[in-house]
Amino acid sequence: MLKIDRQRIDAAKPTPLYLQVADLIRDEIKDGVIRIGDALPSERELSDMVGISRVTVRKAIETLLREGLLSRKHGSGTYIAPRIEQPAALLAGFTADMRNRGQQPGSIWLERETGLPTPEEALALSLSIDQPIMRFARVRTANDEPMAIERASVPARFLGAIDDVSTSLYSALEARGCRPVRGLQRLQASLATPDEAAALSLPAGAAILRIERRAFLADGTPVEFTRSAYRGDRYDFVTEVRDLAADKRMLEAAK
Amino acid sequence: MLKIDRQRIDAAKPTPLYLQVADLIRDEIKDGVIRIGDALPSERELSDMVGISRVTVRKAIETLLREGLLSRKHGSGTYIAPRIEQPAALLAGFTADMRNRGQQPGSIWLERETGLPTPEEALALSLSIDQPIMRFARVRTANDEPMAIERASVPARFLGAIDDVSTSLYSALEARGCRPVRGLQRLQASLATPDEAAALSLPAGAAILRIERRAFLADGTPVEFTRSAYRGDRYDFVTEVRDLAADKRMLEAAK
DNA sequence: CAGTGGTCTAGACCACATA
DNA sequence: ATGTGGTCTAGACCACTGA
Repeated sequence: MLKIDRQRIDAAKPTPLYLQVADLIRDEIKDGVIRIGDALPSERELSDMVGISRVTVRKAIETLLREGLLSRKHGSGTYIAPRIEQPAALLAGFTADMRNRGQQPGSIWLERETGLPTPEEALALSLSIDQPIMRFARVRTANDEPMAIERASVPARFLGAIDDVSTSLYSALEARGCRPVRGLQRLQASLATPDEAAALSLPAGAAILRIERRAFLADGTPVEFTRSAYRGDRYDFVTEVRDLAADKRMLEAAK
Repeated sequence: MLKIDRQRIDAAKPTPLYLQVADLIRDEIKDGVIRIGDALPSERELSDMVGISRVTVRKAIETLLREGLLSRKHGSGTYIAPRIEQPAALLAGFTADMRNRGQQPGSIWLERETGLPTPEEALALSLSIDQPIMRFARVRTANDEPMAIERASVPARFLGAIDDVSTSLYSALEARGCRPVRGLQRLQASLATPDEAAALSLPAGAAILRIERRAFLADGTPVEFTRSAYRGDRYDFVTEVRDLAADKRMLEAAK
C-alpha cells in the first residue's frame, strides 16, 4: 500500500504542487513500495490523502503517464506500468554490436594515419584546423564475411600511439578514460559505389545503409566522428523511441 | 486575426470539447489564417469567444503544444510554432515528423479497410486471428512530393469508425486515449520494387529505407504495426544513443 | 502598470469496468 | 450499484513580460 508523506508536500515551495506529487509517486515506484501491475489509489483517495484537489492530482498522474511509469484504464484504475526493456539502442562500437548479435567481429585495415582535420571533420568534432586527428578506415567483418566499411576520425589527444587501436576503437578510448557516453547517429539508405561494392563483395548498385555518428563525452566534448557503409542485405538497425518527458524530467532533477 | 466558428463547437457531440477546440485552431493554422510567429488570442479571449472555460481552452492548447504546432511564452503569449527543433528519436507519426523537419505533410490513400489479421500482423500486435484490425496504406508526401509508402495496421478496438483517420493516425489514437508512448523500430536499406518506384516517382532499383515499427501503450499493449518505405535520397533518420552506465549515473544523481 | 500564461480549487456530471 | 477515470466549469491568485 502506498503511503504518501503529507509532510513532503509544501505549497510554500516554488515547485508546483502537481510536480511535488508526481515526485512522491515516482519515488514510491522506484523504491518498490508499489510494484508493477499494482493499482495506484484512486484519484479521489489520493486527493484526500494529500489534501490536494483532484484536478491537481490528475495533472501529476498525467506527468507520470507521459513518462511511461503509469497506465490508466477508464473505469478500472491507474496502474504501475510494466518495466521497460531497454537494450534497444546502446552506444556501442562495431565490436560490441556484433558480439550482441552473436557474431564474430573482425577487421581488415584500409588506412591508419595521423593528420590535420578536413573542414568537415573540424566541424563535426569542434576542432580548429591545426589540432591533429587520427583516422582509421577498415572493412569490418562478421564471421569473416564483410559487413561494413567504417571510417573513424578521433582527435589525437584522446588516443596515445596510433597503433593502440588494434581491433576495437572503443576499447582504446576506454583505456584512456575517454569513452563516449552519448552519440548522435544519422541513417540513410543509398546505393553502393563501385569501390564499396568491391570491398563488400556486393554487386554494383546494391543497397547500403549509411550511418554517420558523432559521439560525445559527458561534458559534451566530441570524441569520435565515424561514417560507415553497411551492407543493406545483412544489417538492420534497431532503435527504441519514446514519447518525450522522461528526459526532460531527468534534466530538471539533475540541476 | 483568428475567428473561431462558434457554431462548430457542440457540447452534444461525443468528441470532447477540448479536442474540438484543438481541431478548430489546427485548421486555422493549416489554412494560413494565422501564420508562423503570430500570437494566438489570449486564453481568456479564446475562452470568451468560444464560450468555454479557460481550463478547457488550456487543455486544447496543450494538445497542440505536444504536436509542436504552438509554443508558449510565460507572460507574453502563445505563438504559432516559431521554430522546429529535432530532439533525437521521439515517438512521432509521419505528420509530426515532417512538421519537425519544416515540411508540409500530406497523404494519398491507397487502401483503407477493416479485416482479420494476417499471421504476421497477429504476431506483431499480439492478437488472435479473430480480432479485427484496420489497415491504412498511403503514399505520404512532404511539400507535395512523395516521400514514403506507409502501411499501418491497428487493432480495430483502438479506433472508432475507420474514417476517423483522416491525416494523422496518431491524432486519431490520441483522441481515443490510445496514443502509444513507446516504440521499437527496425531500419534496413534496400532497393525499390517496381511498384514502389512507381508510387514514389523513383527509377527502378533506387535506394529505399525500410522502417518497421511496433508501438505500445504504457502497459505494454501493442497498438500499431507499421511498415514504411522511405525514399533514400530524401529521408534520413536521426537517433540518439546512450551508454548504459551513463543512464545509471543519471538515475543515481536524480534521487 | 496591464495583460499574459501557470497553478490551484471545489464541485459537478458522464462513460466505463467490475462484481 | 458502486467506484473508477474523463470532462468541464467559474473563479482565484501568482509569476512573468513588455510598454
